[in-house]
Amino acid sequence: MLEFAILGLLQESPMHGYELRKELTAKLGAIRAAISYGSLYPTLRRLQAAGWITEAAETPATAEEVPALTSRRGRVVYKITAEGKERFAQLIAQAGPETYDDTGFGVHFAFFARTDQATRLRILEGRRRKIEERREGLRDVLGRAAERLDAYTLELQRHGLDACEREVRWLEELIANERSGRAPTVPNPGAAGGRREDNSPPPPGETRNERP
Amino acid sequence: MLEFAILGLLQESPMHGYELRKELTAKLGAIRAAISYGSLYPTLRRLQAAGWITEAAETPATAEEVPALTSRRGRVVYKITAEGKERFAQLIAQAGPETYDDTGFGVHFAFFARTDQATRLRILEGRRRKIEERREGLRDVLGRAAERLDAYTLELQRHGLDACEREVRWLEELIANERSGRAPTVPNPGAAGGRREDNSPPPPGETRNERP
DNA sequence: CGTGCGATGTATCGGTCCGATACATCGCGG
DNA sequence: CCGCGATGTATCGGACCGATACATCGCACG
Repeated sequence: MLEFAILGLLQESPMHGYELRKELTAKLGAIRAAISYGSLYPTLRRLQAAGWITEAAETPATAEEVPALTSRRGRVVYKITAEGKERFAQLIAQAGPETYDDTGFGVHFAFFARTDQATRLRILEGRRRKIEERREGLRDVLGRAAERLDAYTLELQRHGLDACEREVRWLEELIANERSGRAPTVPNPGAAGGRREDNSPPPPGETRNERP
Repeated sequence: MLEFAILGLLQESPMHGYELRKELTAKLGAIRAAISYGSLYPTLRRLQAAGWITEAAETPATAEEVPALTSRRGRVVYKITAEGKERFAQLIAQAGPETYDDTGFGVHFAFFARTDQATRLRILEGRRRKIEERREGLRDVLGRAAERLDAYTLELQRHGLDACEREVRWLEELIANERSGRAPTVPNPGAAGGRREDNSPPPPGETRNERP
């Protein structure tokens, strides 16, 4: 999961570890607390060993002649390689069952802008199926085994069931939206509605290697 | 976390591993998928080594004279010890910050029937604070950094923000409920509303070691 | 009658990720 | 001038997962 997220983020721009963590936290804030350095740094090492990222030189643009002053040692900047981009595309393509658990789905969803529509649809439907199963399990417990459980546990199940139903509805909207048309957000005029991304970094690509 | 849940469950009745996993899955179904045996068995070993649980004899009640037929080898039944109960009480008492993350809170909540009211309140408020912080973080991102993120990521944040707001409201109700009166469920006439648990296993205790 | 399959049941191994901890530098306010 | 919070890199032990292996039981189907 972390591997996927790092490769995804580094495609927008090269970064060093600390920065990476901040961006990761901002992008995935909705689904997980914060990436630990205890996972981040070893993973960076692993990705580098695999040849998917490389260390890049500091201060690439505006190469002024201010070299020796406060030499800025430390600050290892990482950059994704061509193999890394391939790896990322491959990880997107093989959306297995682990893609549908809470964390896995969230991370994949966060990079939907780099995922082709067919895969987006596949992931959304896989996730929906998984949540529907969880929902049925909770309904079973609340129905059949309700007497065996204390009131607090039942309340917890109810709250969980509610969250499941809500997520299924959310997914339904996203799926419908995805099928007809391409707008990412649900029809919600007012906030940041139909605006496309107007930022510079990558010419996104949107559809990657789709067959006609 | 697993340690806590196992000690909590074994207080209701002795069980073997497989059964334990099923009960765990039923009780915690709302918050996590299913406990892996890769965590369960090592943890059982650890708890046994610490003296908090022991192996118990098979078929304790209804000791018929059907011994040698299908000897039922395997099936290690575990039973909590007095030290184990102390340990559980101690784990409840020291509700630290890790008690407020998603999993930790859920597990603690599932055993609120064995937790005194003061601690219940403390945990609920700690959780609320944590969720409020997450909510503020998401609002910040959706407000200030919205242009930097693509529409899918924003949609994810919106969904997460919605879940936060909903959970805060849920916690508010539970806290209010906890403060005045003792009913575990929110005032919801209709389903399994005011019914107390009417089952046999443990004479619950409800308030454990509360000081007047 | 047998046989095969799904549920029950115990167990290990490698790998991912977390939480605590350590340490060093930079800029700024008191 | 000094301390403190933000920035920044790094390691270690431990918790938990997913895959895998293996053995038994009951029963349905041929």
